[in-house]
Amino acid sequence: MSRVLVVDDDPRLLRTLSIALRAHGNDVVTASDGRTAVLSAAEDAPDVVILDLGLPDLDGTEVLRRIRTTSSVPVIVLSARHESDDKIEALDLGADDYVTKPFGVEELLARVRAAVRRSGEVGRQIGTVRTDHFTLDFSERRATVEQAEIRLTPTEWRLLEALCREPGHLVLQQDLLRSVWGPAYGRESNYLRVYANQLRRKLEPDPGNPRHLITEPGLGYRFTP
Amino acid sequence: MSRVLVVDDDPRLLRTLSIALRAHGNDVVTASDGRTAVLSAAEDAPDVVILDLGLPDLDGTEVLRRIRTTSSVPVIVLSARHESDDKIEALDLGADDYVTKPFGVEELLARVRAAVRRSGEVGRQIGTVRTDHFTLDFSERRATVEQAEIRLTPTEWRLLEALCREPGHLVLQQDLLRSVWGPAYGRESNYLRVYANQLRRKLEPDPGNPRHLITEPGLGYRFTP
DNA sequence: ACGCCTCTTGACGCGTTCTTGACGACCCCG
DNA sequence: CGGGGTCGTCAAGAACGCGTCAAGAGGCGT
Repeated sequence: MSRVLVVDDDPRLLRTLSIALRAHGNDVVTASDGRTAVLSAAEDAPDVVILDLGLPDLDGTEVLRRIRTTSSVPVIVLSARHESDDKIEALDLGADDYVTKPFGVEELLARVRAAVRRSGEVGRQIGTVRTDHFTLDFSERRATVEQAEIRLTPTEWRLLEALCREPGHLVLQQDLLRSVWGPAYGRESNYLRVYANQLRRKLEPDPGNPRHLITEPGLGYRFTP
Repeated sequence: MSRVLVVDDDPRLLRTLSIALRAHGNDVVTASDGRTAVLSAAEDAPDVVILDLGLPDLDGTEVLRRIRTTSSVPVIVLSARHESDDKIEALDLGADDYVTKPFGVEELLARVRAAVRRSGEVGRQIGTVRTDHFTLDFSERRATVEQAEIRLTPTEWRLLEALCREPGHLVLQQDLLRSVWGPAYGRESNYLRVYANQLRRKLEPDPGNPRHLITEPGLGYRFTP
């Protein structure tokens, strides 16, 4: 189903994860040092990478950075430390998820599935979204409110696209930031607040009481037609 | 529906793509080295080629060049590298699209569809386009503004043609550059700005406030009669 | 060889868009 | 009732894309 590259210098963990991943129908390739990992990420075209930060040869974040120079594959970072310095740095460099050791195999599998699902959704086309108040035509990049055409900026379109990919579903801040501003913007900023605000002013009948672009505090936003 | 030539030296990828493409109603032929690819492109008359740059026998760009000597079939290039050197070179040589590994199969299918659609549109005849202010007769290469005949340069005609093929639709800068200046001009330049400007001065009632040739910032232009 | 037309290319100003920081309102929790 | 956190709002400066101009190169016919 998906090809997973697992990078860790502990053979036991490598073995455990390989078995679990294969049992769930994945194709697994492994690497036990940074250099091999970078090469494999480039050449084996994995759908997702599980990367332990504590490698013998290269600093974990350095591995991540190098992978990022050749690929936009989703990376799930493992770390033994609770210290969040690494975490922040990893997310800055474009890690997609972060798991602290010790972790349950089931949890990791779930995160792998989530990462694959997300990356599959990127790039999928959306047609037209209609509400009683406005219409969004993504392929033509046209938006009308009460039959009158309005202009949206490129970033506004990208945000709407990320939201409308799953209409009615909650989309996490993290995912929104990534798909609109790129993998390096995985954490807090007020981009979302500013642009959500702008979209509401342009699209909502009553921007003060949004009915379509709903905030889920602490989590993200939800778009309901 | 469409015949697709897939060129890759990785049998797994070849297999995956073949299955996916066939599942979507395409006819698939494959090649696993450069020489075979060039021959197949010439003899099997594919509607689109998916070409991996990392081939064992020939440099990928060399394959592309040779294909281009015998055919103008759209080529979608695959590469493991994110480094844009290859990308720029490939686009210069006339690749139509560029996908970095790893990629989602859905994304690639979408790009195949887009390439086929685009190439189907090129060469289609357009008759006459009329607005209340001017008339464009493409088959006769005649343009009149307020009943008075005016002259348009060849490049201006080609640009208008690319725009009028789908009246009212957004046409991406990338597509405009390719169909007017050729496949090697797939990226940034100010050709479009200069010529859009010139066309507006010749055709629009009020060139400062264009009503027919509309800019979509960051994306392209739209022609509305 | 000359002049004209077209295409190419760089430079510049302008308006729009993006980014960033600040601040107040609100909510949850202690 | 107070504190911490999150959200919405605003505004200013930076960055970006577009329109505009003009000079020069190249092609073509005369």
